[in-house]
Amino acid sequence: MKLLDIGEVAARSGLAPSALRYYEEKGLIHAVTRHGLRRQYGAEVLQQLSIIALAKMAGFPLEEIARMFTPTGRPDLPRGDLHARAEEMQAQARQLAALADMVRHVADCPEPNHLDCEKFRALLRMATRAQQRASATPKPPKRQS
Amino acid sequence: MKLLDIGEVAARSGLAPSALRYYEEKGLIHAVTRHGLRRQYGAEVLQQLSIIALAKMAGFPLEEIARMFTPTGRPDLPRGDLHARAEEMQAQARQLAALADMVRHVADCPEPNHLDCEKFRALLRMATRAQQRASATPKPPKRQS
DNA sequence: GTTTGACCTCAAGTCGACTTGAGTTCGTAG
DNA sequence: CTACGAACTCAAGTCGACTTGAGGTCAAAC
Repeated sequence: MKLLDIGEVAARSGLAPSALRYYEEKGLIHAVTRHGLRRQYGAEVLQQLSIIALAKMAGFPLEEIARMFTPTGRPDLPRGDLHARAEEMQAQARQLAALADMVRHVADCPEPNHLDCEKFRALLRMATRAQQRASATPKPPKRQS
Repeated sequence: MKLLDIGEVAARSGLAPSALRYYEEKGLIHAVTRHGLRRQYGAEVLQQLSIIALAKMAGFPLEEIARMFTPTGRPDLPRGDLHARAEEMQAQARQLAALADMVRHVADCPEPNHLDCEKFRALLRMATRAQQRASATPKPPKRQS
């Protein structure tokens, strides 16, 4: 089995060596051995890093990603959590798109002073309500492992 | 003109008093006067805070939001920046929705071991490429003021 | 045999948006 | 008149995901 040293893994994965050491410290990846002081990684680490990249894109924190692998490094994805996260992402995507439309309207509004635009004022009321709701829920709804 | 003290503003806006002081420190809002040591805010601060909330939702950093007001506190929104931000938000929303679909697929995949699923492997290749592109562009594309 | 360059460890720093804590000052209700 | 409670200032802490820097190790190329 071919072993990769950290620079090689960094180059292939697009991550910095310091990031790889950090992931190791957090238990996301493991070197199979050392050559002197140097970490030697097995080829499977690249696949693990892809999964990690994907999970990061999906917004999972590293701590949670660490639990997506068995102690032997095999991926073991929490389907329930993924499903929940997918729903959240979709909701967030919708919100973001809606907000983008509003911002676009504000940008394109011909009124020299935005406060003279009724839609803008309605938007502000919405923003205030959103803020109040956010502060009323200091705890983000959490996924269970 | 009725003056509001910080607790009143906090209650109406849904922000903590400490956040309001922080905003003041960063130049986003200003108390019109002091009553002893206590800040006294004019009613217009509530509207300013709505605008700030909106801009935060749209992803603008506070530093940039600070420049969205004239020295007198009147909103003066950078239409060009808003337009650019709206495009970015829309793009991000699309990406997020696409990613949500992929995550949902992974969650629903019947294959006991995800690595046996061809779609999943394709997804991993995509994740790697995305990671590499991200590292190739350490500087985020920036808006000019 | 020595230099080089990649790697190592460990502690500390960074960023943004606040929060927290300690110690202090006031206006107002009783 | 005094006690209460709401505000005040300023420094330091928090969170997550890394990066940076100082000082040390070591295998391989010359």
